[in-house]
Amino acid sequence: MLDIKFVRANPSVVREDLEKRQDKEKLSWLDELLDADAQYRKLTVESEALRAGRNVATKAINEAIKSKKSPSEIDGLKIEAAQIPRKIKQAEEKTRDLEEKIRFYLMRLPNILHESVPFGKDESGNKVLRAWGKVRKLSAQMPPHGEWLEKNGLAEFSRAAKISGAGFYFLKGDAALLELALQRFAIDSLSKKGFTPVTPPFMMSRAAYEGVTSLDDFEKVMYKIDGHDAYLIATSEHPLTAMYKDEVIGEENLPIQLCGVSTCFRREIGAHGLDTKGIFRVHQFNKVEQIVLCKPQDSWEWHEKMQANAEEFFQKLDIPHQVVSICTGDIGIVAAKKYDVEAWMPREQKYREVTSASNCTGYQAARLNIKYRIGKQGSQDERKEFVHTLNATAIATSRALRAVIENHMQEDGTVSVPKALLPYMNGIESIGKKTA
RNA sequence: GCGGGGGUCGCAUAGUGGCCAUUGCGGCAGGUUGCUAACCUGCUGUGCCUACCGGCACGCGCGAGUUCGAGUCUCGCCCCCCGCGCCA
Repeated sequence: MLDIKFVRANPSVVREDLEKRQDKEKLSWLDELLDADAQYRKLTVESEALRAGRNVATKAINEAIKSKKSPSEIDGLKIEAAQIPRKIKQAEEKTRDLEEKIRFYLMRLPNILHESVPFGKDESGNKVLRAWGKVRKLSAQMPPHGEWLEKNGLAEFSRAAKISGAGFYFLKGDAALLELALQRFAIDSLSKKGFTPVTPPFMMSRAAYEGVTSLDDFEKVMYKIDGHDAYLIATSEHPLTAMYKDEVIGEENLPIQLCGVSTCFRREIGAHGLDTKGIFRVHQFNKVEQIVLCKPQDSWEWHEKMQANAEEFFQKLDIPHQVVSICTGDIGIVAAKKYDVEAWMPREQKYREVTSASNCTGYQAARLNIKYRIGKQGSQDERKEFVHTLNATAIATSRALRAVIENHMQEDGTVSVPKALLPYMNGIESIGKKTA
C-alpha cells in the first residue's frame, strides 16, 4: 500500500498515476481517502481530548481518596467521571469506521508507477525491449512437450489427474533429475552473486499474506487450508518478503539478498490453448526466486541487475528469448515496474512468459511495516524509512523445463541437456529415447 | 494433543488496581578530568496537534471484558521454553 503520509503530501502524484492507469473508480477513491484521512485526524484530536479529560478526572478521584475526602464527595466525582467512557466509546466507534475506510482505500490503491512504464490498456501494450538467440522453426515431427514426456516415460499426467485432478503431474526419471538440475544451477549461480539460499514455510497466515499480495489473489490465486488460518504460498517471494514484517533493519545490513527455493501453488492456471497437456500451466511447480530488500535509492539499479540475472540463466541454457516491459494496464497494483522474460516456444512459434522481475518500491514495505534505520541508533539524526522490496524469478521449473525440451529437441527425438546443467546431471547428456 | 512455566521501551530486569512503566547494559549528544579511558548530565517506542517552545494521546504478546481508573483482575487467541504423548 501507499504510505498515507506520502498520499497526504503528494495527492497530485497519486492522481496523475491513476490517470495514467485510466482507472476512474480509483480516482474517485483518492478524494474519498483524503477526505476520510482529514476527518480521521480531526476526530482523533477530539477523542484524545476526551481521554485527556478522563485521565484528569481519574487522577482527581485518586487524590480525593488519598487525602481522605468524604465518601460522598468521592462518589460525586465518580458519578461525574462515569459519564466520560461512554463519550469515548462513541468517538472511538467513529474513528474506527474511518480507520477501516482509510485502510480499505489504501489496500486497493495501486503503487506509483515508474515513469518508464509503457502506456497500454492490456498485455498487448507490453513493450519488447530486446531479443536474444536465434529462434527455431517448427519442425513437423516435434511433438507437444507433454506428449513427448509421457511417451518417453518421463511424466505421468492421467495418473496425476486420477489422484489430484487436472493441472498436476508426476515427473519421472531424467525429467525429475533435469528439474532438480535447473534448480541447483539457479541456486549455485545466485549464491555466487551474494544471494543466500532460503527454503521458506509453504504456508502463511492471512495477516502476513495481505502484506505481500493484492486482495483479489485470495479469491483467485491462493489455496486456503480448510479450518486453518493458512494459505499455500504462490511463490517464495511472499514468505521471504513477509519474514521481515514489523522490523527495523540497520542501514549497514542492507541490501538483503535472498534466493528463495520453494514449491508454488496456484489455483488459477489461466486459459488453455495449444499443448494443454503438459507442465506449462499447472497448479504446482518449483521455483528459484531472487529477493532483495534495499534502500530506496538503490532499488532501480537492483531491478536491472536482477533482470540481468534472469536473462543470463536463459542465455546459459541457450534458449532464445525476448524481454518485455509490462505496460500500465497489465502491471497490477504492487509493482512500480515489471520486466518479463519470454522464452521462445517452438511448438507454438511464440514467446511465452518464463520469468518476471518487479520493483515493488515501498509498497509491500508499507503494508508489512518494514523500515530501515538511517543514521546511528539513538542519535539525533536517526530516521526510519520504508525499505524497497524487489523480486525476480530465476527459474520456474515447469516453464523452463518446457523451454529446454522444445528448444533442445534433436532430430532423433532426444533432448540434449544444456551445457550449464551437465554438472548436475550425473553425466547424462541427453534425455528421451531415440525415435527409429 | 495434554500438563507446567513464560512473553514489559535494542538487550537484560522490577513492578498483583491509581506513584504519571523501575533499574542496569548498550547507543547518541553535551560536559568534566593530564587523555588506547573514567566520570557526570540529558536523550534513546508509536501517533497526532503546533510557525516555534512544547503539548496530548496511545504503548507492557494480540483481542475483548470488569472499573472512574488495568502491565496488574476475568475470558478468548497467538508465540516461546520444559515435560508427556504422537510422528517424518
